[in-house]
Amino acid sequence: MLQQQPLTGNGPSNGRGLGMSGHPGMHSLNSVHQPSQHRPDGGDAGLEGTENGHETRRDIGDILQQIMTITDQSLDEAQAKKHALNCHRMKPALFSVLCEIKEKTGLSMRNTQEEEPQDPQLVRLDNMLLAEGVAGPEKGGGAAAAVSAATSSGGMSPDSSLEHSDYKSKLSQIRSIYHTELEKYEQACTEFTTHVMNLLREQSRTRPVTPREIERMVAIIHRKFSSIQTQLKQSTCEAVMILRSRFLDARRKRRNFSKQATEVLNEYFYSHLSNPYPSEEAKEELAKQCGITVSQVSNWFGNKRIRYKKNIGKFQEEANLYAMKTALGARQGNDSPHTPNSTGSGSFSLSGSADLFLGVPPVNGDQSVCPMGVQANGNWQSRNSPPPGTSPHSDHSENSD
DNA sequence: CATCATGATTGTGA
DNA sequence: TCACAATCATGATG
Repeated sequence: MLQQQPLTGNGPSNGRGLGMSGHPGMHSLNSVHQPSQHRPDGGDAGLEGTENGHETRRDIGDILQQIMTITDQSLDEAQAKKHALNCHRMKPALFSVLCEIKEKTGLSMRNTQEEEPQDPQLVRLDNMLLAEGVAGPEKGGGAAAAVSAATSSGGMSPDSSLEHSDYKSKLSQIRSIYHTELEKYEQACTEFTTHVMNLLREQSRTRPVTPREIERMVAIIHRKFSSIQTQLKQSTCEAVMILRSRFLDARRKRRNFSKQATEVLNEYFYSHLSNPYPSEEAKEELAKQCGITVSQVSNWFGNKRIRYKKNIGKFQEEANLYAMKTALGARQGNDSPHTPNSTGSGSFSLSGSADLFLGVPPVNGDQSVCPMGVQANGNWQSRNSPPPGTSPHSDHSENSD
């Protein structure tokens, strides 16, 4: 390619002959019309001798002819010809001219393809991978940071260490794959680069190949490989993103509490029916008992209150059940059969049975038939409410009368 | 697959 | 900031 240009001689000839100082071009080489031109360096032997000028021209023409036709020949033929040309007595001279031409064209090309301002996308990907703990220093900081960021953004207490470790292991999996691939990539890149460089060096014996040209070639190769690298990084980023979203989704996912947990919560709820607003301490205690977070306890109570209020009838049976249970537990003073609650619920324990209504009226789930017992106790729903800011003026007429 | 149950989120008001 | 109310989204069930 590069060497073709001079050979085809398509550049404008200024008829200055071989002159090293002039504007070179094979064309001029082809037609050495003005042997009178003298070369300033005068390094090469007898190209422009006086008496044998004609012979020289024929020599050059001959060489050029051979070069021009070399591509049409078979490989073996070409190899042989190459060798022959290499040994040709005019070779050094021709070679030096070619070198000069290359130097010139190389210079002009250099301006066209200049610097390469680091692909911004690649930079972004790099930063991302670094932030996610995939690219950075081994383990520790990155992944943990990412996880804590994820949890804190969710606004929840970060207690699901199980999911954390899951996330971490998945992340490190991605990480190792990424590094393996990156290594492979780098190895391939180096291999290919050295291969090409060797090739060029080897070729530089038969055709002019400047170091700058090799550099350029290497740059081109690196650019090509860099696009592969970008792809690798991109897909890694995607994998991390997917993992992360899945992780967050998993946190967001609703999973029913254990039976025990709901039992504990319900017990508290129904035994504090008149004021089902557990204090912070009570929430903590409940959370501990249920193996959930305080905010989950809050959620549960929020949901429970609103749903209970909305449809007291529906919850009647449940209310009675828990009332009974609690009462039983309180009365017997020891373990209630299926309420782990009694174990250590000191702060709000069963003693709060003031709220209880033990006269369990047999309600058949009819919403409008609201048992007085519960209603009377559950004054938080309609009357003045103890908790601050609770003014549930809501006339849930569907059950009040 | 439709429906209900239920934990979580969001918007609003005090 | 908390509670409430509405709503979302998923799990369980038939």
